[in-house]
This record gives sequence, C-alpha cells and structure tokens, in this order.
Amino acid sequence: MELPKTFDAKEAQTKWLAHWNEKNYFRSEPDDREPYTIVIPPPNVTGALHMGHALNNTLQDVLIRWRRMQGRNALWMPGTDHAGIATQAVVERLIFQSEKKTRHDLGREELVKRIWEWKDKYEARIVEQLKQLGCSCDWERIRFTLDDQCAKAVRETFFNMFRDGYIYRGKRLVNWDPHLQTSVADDETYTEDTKGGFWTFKYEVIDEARPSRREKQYIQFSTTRPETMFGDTALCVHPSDERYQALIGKHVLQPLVNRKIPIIADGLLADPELGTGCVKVTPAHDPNDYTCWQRNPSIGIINILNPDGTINSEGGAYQGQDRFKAREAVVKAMEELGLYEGKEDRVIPLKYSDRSKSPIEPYLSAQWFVRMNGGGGKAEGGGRKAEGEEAGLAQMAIEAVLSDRVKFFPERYKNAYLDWLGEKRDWCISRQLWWGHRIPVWTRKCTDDEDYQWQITTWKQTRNHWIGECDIIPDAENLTIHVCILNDNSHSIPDLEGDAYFRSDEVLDTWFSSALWPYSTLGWPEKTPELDYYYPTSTLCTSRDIITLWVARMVLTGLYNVGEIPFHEVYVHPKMLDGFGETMSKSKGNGIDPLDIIELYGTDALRYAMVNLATETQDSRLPVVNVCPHCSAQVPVKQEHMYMRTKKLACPACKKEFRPGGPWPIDDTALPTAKQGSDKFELGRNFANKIWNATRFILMNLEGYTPGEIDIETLAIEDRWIVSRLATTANRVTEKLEGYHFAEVAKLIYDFVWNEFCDWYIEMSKSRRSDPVCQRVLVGVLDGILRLIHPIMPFVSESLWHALGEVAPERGLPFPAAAEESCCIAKWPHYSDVLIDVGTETGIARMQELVRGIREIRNRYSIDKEPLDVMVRCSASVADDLAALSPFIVSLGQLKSLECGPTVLKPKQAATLVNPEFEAYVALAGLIDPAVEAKRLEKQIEQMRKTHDSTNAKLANESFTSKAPPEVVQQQRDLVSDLAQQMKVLQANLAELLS
RNA sequence: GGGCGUUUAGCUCAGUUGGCUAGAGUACUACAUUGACAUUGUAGGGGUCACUGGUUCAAAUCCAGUAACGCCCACCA
Repeated sequence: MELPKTFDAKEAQTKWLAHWNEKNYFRSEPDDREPYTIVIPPPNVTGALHMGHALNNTLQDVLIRWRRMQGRNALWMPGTDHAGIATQAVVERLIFQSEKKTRHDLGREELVKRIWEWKDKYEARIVEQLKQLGCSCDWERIRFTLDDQCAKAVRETFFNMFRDGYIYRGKRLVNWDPHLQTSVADDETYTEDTKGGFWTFKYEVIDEARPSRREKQYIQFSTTRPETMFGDTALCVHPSDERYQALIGKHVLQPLVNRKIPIIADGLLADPELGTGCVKVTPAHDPNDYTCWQRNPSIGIINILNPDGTINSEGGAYQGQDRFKAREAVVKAMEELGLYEGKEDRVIPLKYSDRSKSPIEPYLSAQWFVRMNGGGGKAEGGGRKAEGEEAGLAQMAIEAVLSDRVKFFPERYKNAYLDWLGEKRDWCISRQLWWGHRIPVWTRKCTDDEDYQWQITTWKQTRNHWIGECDIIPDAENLTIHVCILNDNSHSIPDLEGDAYFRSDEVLDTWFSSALWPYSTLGWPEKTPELDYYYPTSTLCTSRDIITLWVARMVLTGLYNVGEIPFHEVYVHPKMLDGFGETMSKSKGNGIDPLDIIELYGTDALRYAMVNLATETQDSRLPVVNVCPHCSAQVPVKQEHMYMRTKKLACPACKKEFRPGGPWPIDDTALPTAKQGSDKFELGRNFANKIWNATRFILMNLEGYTPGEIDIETLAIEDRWIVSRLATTANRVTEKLEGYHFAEVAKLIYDFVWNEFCDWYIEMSKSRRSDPVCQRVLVGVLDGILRLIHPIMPFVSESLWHALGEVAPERGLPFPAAAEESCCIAKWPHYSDVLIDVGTETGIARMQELVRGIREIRNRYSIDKEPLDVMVRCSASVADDLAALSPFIVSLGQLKSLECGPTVLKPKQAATLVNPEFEAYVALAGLIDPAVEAKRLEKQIEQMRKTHDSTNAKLANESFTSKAPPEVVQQQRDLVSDLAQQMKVLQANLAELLS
C-alpha cells in the first residue's frame, strides 16, 4: 500500500464531508449515555463567516469531537441569528443601492419578505462554510432565532414576564431622527465633530427669605444647547464645589417659561473644572441629565419637542419653531433679558443618523422593559417561580455564578459578568424596527375615563375566557390599556382589532430571542425529551464582548423559564487581531476570509492554527501577506493598506499588479485579487503533511504485519520509550482539554509527533523493518496519534485512519482490537500509567544528547559522512543502557565504532562532550586545529566557571542553605559538583591539546 | 473617567504554586539531498524578560508606581 507523496487537503475534505454526512455520525438523539451538548453561538445572517467565527467554531468542534470520541452522546446544535438591526440595515442599504427605494417605499410586509429571502441565501452560505470548516453539528436540528419554534419560546417568555410583572412600560431616551421621525439604534448613528457653541447664561436666584431684596443674585451656567432651556428642571453643581455651597437647595427662575427650578448637587453630573462648574439639567433631552433625574426624581422631567423636531407647547411662545431656529431665538431673548454672559465657539461631537444624515435628538419615548431588580410582584399564587426569584432576575443570574454552578474559563471573565449584572439596569427590549419578533402587545387608546374603566372591567370579567391566556397592563395616566395574549387564535385577533386594540409596531431586541437559545432550540416551552436530556447544556464557547449582552441574559432567562442554568461552563476564547494589534473588522478592511485560507492551506491547517493560538491569557496577532495571484510571491500587508485605501499593489517579484486581499465588497474584474496567507497556517499544513508522510512510511514497511499483544516487560528500550511517551502525552492532552487549554493541546501533540515519534522513533525503527514487535508498536502509536489529532485535524486523520485500516485493521497498545470504522467515532485514547516509565525516558534522553553532541561536532568540523570513532567514559550502569542503544547511536551518529565503559581510553586528538553522567570523546585525528579547539574549550570552561562560582557563592550564603527548601539546595550542590567535574575534564583535554 | 488585559529573540507566542545556564515555532546563517516527508533533515547565531522601586536566601514570575498598547463600559453641559 502506498500513499501519494503529499496530503491533498481539498480531496480529503470533499471525500470525508460526503462520507460523514452519509453515515450520519453527527446525529444525536437522547439515549442512555451521558450527553455532551454545545449550542452554537448563532452567527448573524448578515454575511459570510470571518476568522473570528473560524476560531470560535473550530474550538467548539474540537470539544464536540473529543467528547464524542470519549463516548459521550455529543450534540452540537447549529443555527443562525436574525440579528435585528444589523440585518435590516444591510438589506435596506442594498435595496437602496440597487432600486433607490427606502423601507418606507416598500412597506413593512415587502421589506420583511425581502429580508427573509436574504436570510435564506446567507444562512445557506453560512452553513456551507461551517461544513467546510469540518463542524460536526447535527444539521438536522438547525434552527433560526426567528423560526416558528423560537417564536413560540419568545411568546411564552414575553407573556410570562408580562403576567409576572417583570415587563413594564417605561420611558427612556432614544436616539430620535426628527427627519425620518423614527428612533434609531445606537449602531445606526455615527458621531462627527461639528462646529457648535458653548454659551454661558445666568438665572436669577430666588431668595425666599427676603423676596424684596433689591440686589439680585445670579448663578451662571454653560450649555451647548440653549434651545432645550424650556425643559430645564434644575441647575446642578458639584456637592464639594465651595463656590456654590450656599446656593444648594435654593431655587432659580427659568425666565422664558417662568418656572421655579431647584439648584441641586450631583457629583456625577457636574464637573467643577468645566465652564462655570454649574450645569442646567434637561432630563428629557440629554442622556446625562436623564440619569441625573433618575437619581433625583423630584426635579421632574419635561419633554419640549414634537416628533418632527419643533418645540411643543412646553415652549410657550416658541411653540412650533424648529429647534435650531428656537436656539437663536432663545439666545436673543436671554440677551434681551440681560441674562446672556457670552459664547465661545467650540467643536462638539454630535450624533447623526446613519440613514438621513441629520442630527439625532435624544428623545423621551415609551418603551418596554424587563425589570432586573426585585420580584415581579404581580404573580398571585399559582405563578411558577424559580428559586430565588424574589430577589430579582439579575440577582438569580449573579448567584448562579457566585455559587459556581456556572463556571467561567478563564475565571477572570466572571468579573465582567458580575459587574454588569450588579448594576441591575432594566433591559429595554423594544426596538423600532421591522425585522424581528413583533411585540405581542395590543394597545387601546381609550376615549375617556368611562371607556377606560369599562374596558378594564370587561377584561377582568369576560374577555380573557374566550381569548385564552392573556393579561393586561392598564395605564390610567394615558387612558391606555395594553394587552398581551399568549396564543393568537382564529378569533382573538379580529376580536381585539374590532375593539380598537392595535398591535405594537415594534419588535423585540434581538438578544431577547438569543437569550432563549439554549432551550428554545431544544423545544421549550414544550416538555420535549431533548430538553429533558440535553439541558442544561455542557459548554458555551464565546467571545468576551458578549458576556454581558448574551451570556448573562441566557443564564437569567434560563433560570426564569426552565428553572435551571443553561450551561455548566463558559469558555471565553481570545480575540484575533490583525498584524498591527487591532481587531479585525469589515470597516477597517483588515479581515481575512477563512475560505481563502482553506483554499491555500486546507481546513486542517486552518483549524490547527486556530487551536494553536487559543492561549490562556492573550489575544493573538495574525500578520498576513498578500499572495500574488500571478506568481504566488508573498507581499507583506502594510497598515496603510487598511480601510481599503490601497486599490492596487505591484508585486515586487513579477512586477504585475493586483488588488490586495481582504473583504472587498465587490469583485474587481479588471484586477485579480490576492488571497491572504500567513506562516501560522503553513505550520498546520506542514504538520498535516508530516503525519501523512510518517503514515506513508509506516504503511510501506508493514509487510507481514500481524496484530498481537505487546508485553511491556520484554520490550526493547526504544519501544518501551515511545509507548511511555505516547501514554504520557495522551493523558496530558486529555487534562489540557478538560481545562480548555487549547494551545497546549496543539503543542503537546505537535511535539510528540514531530520531535519524538518522527525524529527519533521512526528513525530508530528503520534498522528493524521486519521486526513484528516494532511493527506493532509503530502501528499502535500511529493509531493513538490519529485519535489524538482527530478533534483538531479531522480530515487528515480520517484519511490516514482508513489507509491504516486497510493494512492493519487490528491494532492497539498493549492489546490489539478491531479499529472503529471511522476516526470520528473511534475511542479517545487513554493509556494506563503502567505504560509510563520514567527511567526509560531518561535513558533515551541521554542517548539523544550523545547523538546530538556528535552531530554538533560533525557540523563544527564539517565532517559530512566520514564515520567517526567515539569513546564514552561512564559508569557501568550507564554503559549498559548505552550498549542497549548502541546500534542506534552508531547509525544516527554515523559512527565507525562506539566504545562505552568506566575505563575506555581516550584518543590523543578528540573533541570532548561532557555531561554529568558521561564524557564522550570523538576521535578526530588530524582534523582538529588545536588552537581553535582550545579557544572554544576556554570559552566553554569560562561559562561553566561563571555559573559554578555564582552558584557556589549562593551556597556559601547561610540564609540560602537554611531557608531554601532542601531539594533546591541539593539541586544547587549537584550543579556545582557536576560543573566542577565537567570543567576538570575539559581542562584536562585543553591541556592535552596545548601540549 | 471606570474596569479588564498586555509588554519575554527580527516576528508570533509559551513560561504552572517564586528555584537548574529563560523556551517553541517562524525568519536568518551554514551544511545535507534519489529511500516517508524540500510542506524535509542536521546544526548555529540571536534575549538587560518595557521601566523604576519594594518583598525574598532567590523575581520573567509576587507587590507598588511609571510608560506604551489593546479591549469593554461610561462620558465630553
């Protein structure tokens, strides 16, 4: 049997993807085994997967494949996220580009239809990419956060929270676009430095004790937005600002609307260093003032704007004026009143709407919230409550982590989670969008109080009987009634609408449905066998920037809805940065397309690189080069190529032009685009090829292979060694996986395969080609390697698994067994500690040191091939060990002769190798230049002396010998005596050279 | 401004509870070449562990401070 000379990644990917699919290996259904479950962080359907996804999903697949091999019933639940604003914005932009139509031109139904079409296309693309990555998801279970089942879960959650009083109607400042008359999400806005002003005015202080006092007292304050003055409900100073101590608690007169407003102290709002140190408070039109009002609710809050950006009736005479016109008018009026103190020009960061490019107004608007703090307070008996729910939803989620029921890896990320939840800020769940779960609330604006009362009575008495489960939130202030019904049915909606209850236009925050993901995907609210079996899931694997938005909310809703945490462990992986230490993003144009990498290096190489850079503490940089599409030369990427500023580059090698690689929005037909590459991926590709060729070699030398038990007692030392190293490695790999130390897993396997198995064991096996024991060991170790490598590099391992299976279907250490039909379902290796033998490992290490020393001397004297004579002076027991390995030392060191023992004669001209356990003399008659060799020896001795003397000095220090642990002191003593011994040998040799 | 990180070889990164002469990969240099693998092999050079103090017999490692960088959150009337 002979394999091709190199591993063909593309061929293997095509072949095994189809094969695995056909065999249905990744299907999981509840059974008697212990489950291992991961729900995928659903990628947004906004576009293609990027390297962050490649990292995230590779790590999940490693965990899933590993656990599957361990015999767990492994389910990786796949799916995608509708991603509200992000998706809607992308589709809207595209429609506008191609058809010059806005969403208002299309209408809600048409836009949503278009987005669904978009979703179908991109979901398919994402699934295809995940498959290309080798992800072993149970694809039959794929879900979407906006599908019917998720909608059901959303509806159930919303209804329950509504009924339990966790959902309430509240006011909140939103970004209002007066031009489009809609609110916009934060990420739909951009901030631009804009010329503005910094005006200083004064208000008159009302002296209540002596109202007739002649001399009026004023207080100055500054603002960038004079027109909001009608909405001022306070002035604010810093509590420790000495200038204003006497004024705190007094009132001033707002002259334009003749309102008396207080002077308050708030250290969070007022900055004594800025302007006059006094600031006006306009809660309805400024986010900071708004939070100030929340801290000081007594000051009140007044909205002065109409939805179109004109001043409303609160502005008195200014009603109807546009806000910018009003600004000038206000300044003029204040000036006329003698209350204007001056203006300086200032550049102000101003928020604009992405869509209309017009300035955003912070605008007070009614929204739906989920209460985070305290019980809902509405559930009377009957309502099912999770344990600890009285303390509030946030508190439940906090305690789940504090009690270690949910564990974070690395642990430090639990701070981010706890800090954020600790603020217990209510969660605004309504969004003024069209793409998402529509809020299941119908609202009636009642005509008068009588109507309002009648409606409430009706609800209580009759309507809820035939509409099904429903609940209401009455709003007496606005004579409004909100109804939430659990299930739409044939008569409920017409009935409601016939009675002038109209459904909310708004949709839910996209995180509301994501928050239910771990159990909505398993069928909740139905009591499915899946929910019972797989929930709580095992591991959540995510990136740190959504610990708050997503992880915290999953824990919270999981406890509320299911009464149980959603996952036991949260693994937070590092971020991938570009070569300059910046996060990769589309707008910067510094992203890398995983499909480029797969194309150039293969999936296994990509996966290896991802695992290898998933270190414990650090984010990882990934410097890339452009691979010239003409000649494949590697052209480094420079920072100025980012933001897609560089449209073309000339290849320094072939002088032809190309476009730099990256996430370009459109294809350029005129100029070929470079693919991007990196040596990080070469490492993985080379490694896959190394394993391929090691297998290739083994398969070529298996003539006459018979399976059989390995008796470790009678094994040759090198066999004993590699078996011991395999057992050690496998057991450590398992440990590292359990702790999510992915990079160390990659390294352990790489080192074992390359530096031990290939570099040494296979080399040693070459002189024993037809030895059945050696064949069994080779096959057995290779078998273990393929299993170990499979979670990281599934394709190459599967290819080799099948190739090996043809020749050696029965194999194993120490007992042979029939190999499984696929590496996917092969048993994860675990070797008994009996196989580990430290003594043998040190014996081989000594041999390796000797061989390396001989090679070094060969190199130093440029002796290519000529066989050498080597004499090793050592103790009798070391001599025995070396004798057992002497054929290998002779062949690996290309020796003519090797003599070991306590009393060997050293030759006159020899290069010396020293070691605590032996001295080796490599006979080099006539080849040594005594002067050069002497110089080298002197240098070596000098270095030894330095260490020797400093260590000796340390030992002479009594505090060291008394305070340091005895084993450390002993180590140092041994070091000194070893060095002394070795220096003696070298000096003797030096003397002989010079004589 | 608050929080969390990072700073070790030209580059990308390891370095467990402080303890042998600080490691790997890559790049570089020299040599090798038909027998598993040039996606290779053998060897070599390359480090004031960001800086300053402190604790300790002993600091890359622990503590404090400084500087630079990154991320998250808040904010600039």
